[in-house]
Amino acid sequence: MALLEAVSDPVRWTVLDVLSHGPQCVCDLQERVPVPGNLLSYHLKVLRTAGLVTTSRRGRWVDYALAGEAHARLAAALPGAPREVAP
Amino acid sequence: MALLEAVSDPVRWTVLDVLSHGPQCVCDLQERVPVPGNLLSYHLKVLRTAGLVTTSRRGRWVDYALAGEAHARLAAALPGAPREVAP
DNA sequence: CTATTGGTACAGCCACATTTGAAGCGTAGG
DNA sequence: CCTACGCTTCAAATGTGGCTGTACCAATAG
Repeated sequence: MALLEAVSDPVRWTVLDVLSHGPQCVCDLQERVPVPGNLLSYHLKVLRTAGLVTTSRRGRWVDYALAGEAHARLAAALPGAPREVAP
Repeated sequence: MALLEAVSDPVRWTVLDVLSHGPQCVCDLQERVPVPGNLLSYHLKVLRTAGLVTTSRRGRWVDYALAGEAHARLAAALPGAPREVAP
């Protein structure tokens, strides 16, 4: 629900797509996602809040990576997806 | 892309989810999706434009059904989904 | 034919997300 | 310490999408 909202934005979609190829620091993401740094940071925060990406600081840099269950959770969030019945 | 935008709205998501259980006329959809008629029609138009649903008139009523490839196209629209490489 | 019901289309308002610009934090190095 | 760099966050301006109300079209019933 909120997941799909997070993904439906073009910037965030691109970020996730890039991250699906492997972790990246923000500076690398900047080269592949053509938006100002602070804007990118904002969208990264949205993705972080949605639990779709994880971060780790490495010296001065911050690495972003796709959360492990990201793709599965997105697929499950699609309408008509098989409901989880057994908790 | 525009697909995910269409699905990320709660009303449209619910509509698609209901339709995934089988076709419905608008009057039936109204009972399951608690929004004014106008609004429902508006969202149905968005889904129609996105090619996610199909319509057929039956007397006074209009039946909406999930487009056949709807789920597949949505899954393919997720970031990190396998790209179609061979055109 | 008219009346009624089901559904659609259009125009305007408003809220919310997005964007911008500037300031703030944390870390590395001189 | 002080500066530079990487990144984040805040506050205010902007815009786009969704909602409401109204008018409109299509088809059946009487």
